[in-house]
Amino acid sequence: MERNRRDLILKHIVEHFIKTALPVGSITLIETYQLPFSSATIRNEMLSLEHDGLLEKTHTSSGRIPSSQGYQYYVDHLRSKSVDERIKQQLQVMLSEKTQSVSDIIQKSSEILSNMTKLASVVLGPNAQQEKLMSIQVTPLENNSATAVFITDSGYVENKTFVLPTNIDKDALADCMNLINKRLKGTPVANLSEKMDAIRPILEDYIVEHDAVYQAFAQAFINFASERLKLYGKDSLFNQPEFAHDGDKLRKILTMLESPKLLDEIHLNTNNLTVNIGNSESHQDLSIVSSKLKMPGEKEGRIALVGPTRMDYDRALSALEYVTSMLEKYFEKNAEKPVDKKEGKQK
Amino acid sequence: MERNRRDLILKHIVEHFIKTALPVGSITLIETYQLPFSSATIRNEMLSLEHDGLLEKTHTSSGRIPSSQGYQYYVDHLRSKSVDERIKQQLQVMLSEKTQSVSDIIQKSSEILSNMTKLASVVLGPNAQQEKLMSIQVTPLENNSATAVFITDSGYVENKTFVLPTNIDKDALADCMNLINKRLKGTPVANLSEKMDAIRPILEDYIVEHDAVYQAFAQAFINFASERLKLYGKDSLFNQPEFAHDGDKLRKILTMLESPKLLDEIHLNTNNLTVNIGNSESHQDLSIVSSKLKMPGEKEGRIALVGPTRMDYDRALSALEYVTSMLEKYFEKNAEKPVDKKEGKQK
DNA sequence: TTTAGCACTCAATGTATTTGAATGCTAAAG
DNA sequence: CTTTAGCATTCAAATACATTGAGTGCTAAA
Repeated sequence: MERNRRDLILKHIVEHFIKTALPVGSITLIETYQLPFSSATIRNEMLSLEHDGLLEKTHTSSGRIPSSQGYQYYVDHLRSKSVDERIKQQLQVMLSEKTQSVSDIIQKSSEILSNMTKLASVVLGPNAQQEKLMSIQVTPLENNSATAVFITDSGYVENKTFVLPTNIDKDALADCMNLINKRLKGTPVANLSEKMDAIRPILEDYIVEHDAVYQAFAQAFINFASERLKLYGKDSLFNQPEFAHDGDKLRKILTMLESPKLLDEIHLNTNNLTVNIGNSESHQDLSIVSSKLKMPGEKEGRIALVGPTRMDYDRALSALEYVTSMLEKYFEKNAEKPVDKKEGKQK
Repeated sequence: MERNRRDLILKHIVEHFIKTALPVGSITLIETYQLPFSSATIRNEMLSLEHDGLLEKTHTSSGRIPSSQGYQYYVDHLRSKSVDERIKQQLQVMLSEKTQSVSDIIQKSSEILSNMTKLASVVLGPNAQQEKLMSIQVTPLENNSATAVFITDSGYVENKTFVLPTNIDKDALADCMNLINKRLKGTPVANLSEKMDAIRPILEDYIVEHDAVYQAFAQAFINFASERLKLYGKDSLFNQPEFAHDGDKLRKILTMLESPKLLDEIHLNTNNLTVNIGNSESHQDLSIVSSKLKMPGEKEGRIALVGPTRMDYDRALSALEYVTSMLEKYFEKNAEKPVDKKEGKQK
């Protein structure tokens, strides 16, 4: 019973603070939650919780607010794990649509998450490095330029438009591309840069001023290597009350969201489900909740929800957990069907 | 002399207010600009300027701030039209790089503009409707899906990944695509949707479950029709002092920037250079400075700078004017070279 | 026409004062 | 030994009030 009361009080404090953003006092607590203890008892417990580093005070005679550790304890032991029915519904409706690509589905899931939690949602696609190049196509345009399109095995498309040497022979270009395609098809993106040297002689044979083409390819390969990150629902954060009158803080957070540090932070997590409560130097006042997502073809990505330290962890975690598990189930189910894995043409 | 003094005072007021964001008073004015008039004279002029609707007061005994009309008059008659040397330099360096595509150049120009003016920069590409489809390519991927890539004559790439019917014949798909390519090549994007009906029979002939492919194409064509808009340097706005302590306003502006109303606003302008000072209902406290940009191939786009009503119009306009005129010169110069316009292959 | 002078206005700033939700501690009750 | 009532105490936030100072408009003289 003892331990129970302690936990109960902590739980109420965390949840009340999450709702109101105001320090919680002993009397408020017993009144709003009809607790069968006196304010003095609550105060005693609070004192003890503070000693253990789970609660904090903003000033000597203020109510208590949860510390990072307090949130962590809440997340680990106290939260209710209830999933909002609306999320279940929305996800189900979305998944019932046919012929959606994997990236369509993930994007829409992320938008649902962001909408329902009022947090920013970050999708970290599988590292492009692991993917294999499926095809390179060069299409000549007007104005002596051309567009090169690169596609990986999971349907990621990178393109680069460049200026063609004026004296180029379009047939030669096509032949050349066929050759290069054969040479590069199946190469992991990570190794593309190395293989550039092998391409050069081919280009030289077919195209006099081959440098422009070479440069364009090199540039495209660099783009490939960069992270594949998508950010949704950044605007949701605007509605968080903490930022209403503090433009400075909002500004910091928004720039944070664009910064690569955030990426690193999410990257570091390899666990299934992690909670990163605003204590790291890179993100003061910012918490990151992220979950691993197994995608078709042995690929792995992460979906993360980012918001103020005072976020509704129960809601966010439950939603995230539910969505990723449903997606994985969906991917598995749809992976049973495929007939040809690598057999190629089937006539 | 009379008119001159009036203008001089207005110019100083506008420029001083742009710098300080504080209402400007008569004494401040003579002191900081060493004007050879007494404060009373200034006050008389101010009164007259206020009567004419060029100045405003925040309260009965406050200094003056420019009204929308005041800004407009300043922009039309008073600004110095001086171009920051750093912009000239940066643009020159950027343009001296070789083998850049048109969109690369415009993107980099826009970033330079945003950096130098500390305003958000919006690029409105030429309306996709005018462009012609150059090529459709479908690349089968693993996991029985495929990616369709669509390229227009100016190198704009749209792609859509979709789930393939499991029983599809890849050779048939390739043949089918060849046919469709021949049929659609050169079609203006605006007419693609109509032509979908003509495609359907072809698909039916080659692919049993053709609906998935049909849907994917339809979706891609819809995407084509949507605006081609790019936003750069949104973060620059954070550094504007007006928003430092007013999160609410910043929030409004950021959402505004994502909203389609802004687009319409820019769209409406067909003039070479237009200034839209925060008076329209759609953007209170927001000004838009935009310029037409002639691009290669008879295409037309617009570049706009968006910021608070109290922005440095001289700086913004001068920079924008300079950049667009330099870009047009650059495009013209590089358009002389091309040998083949429509002759096709040259062996 | 311009300017000096003056009474007046009002946001912004500073200074007490009050209020009230909280605390910790002590001593009595369970 | 745990819980609670009671009480002095703390401190942010609210309220009220006075002061300041940059500004104005107006009038009358230069």
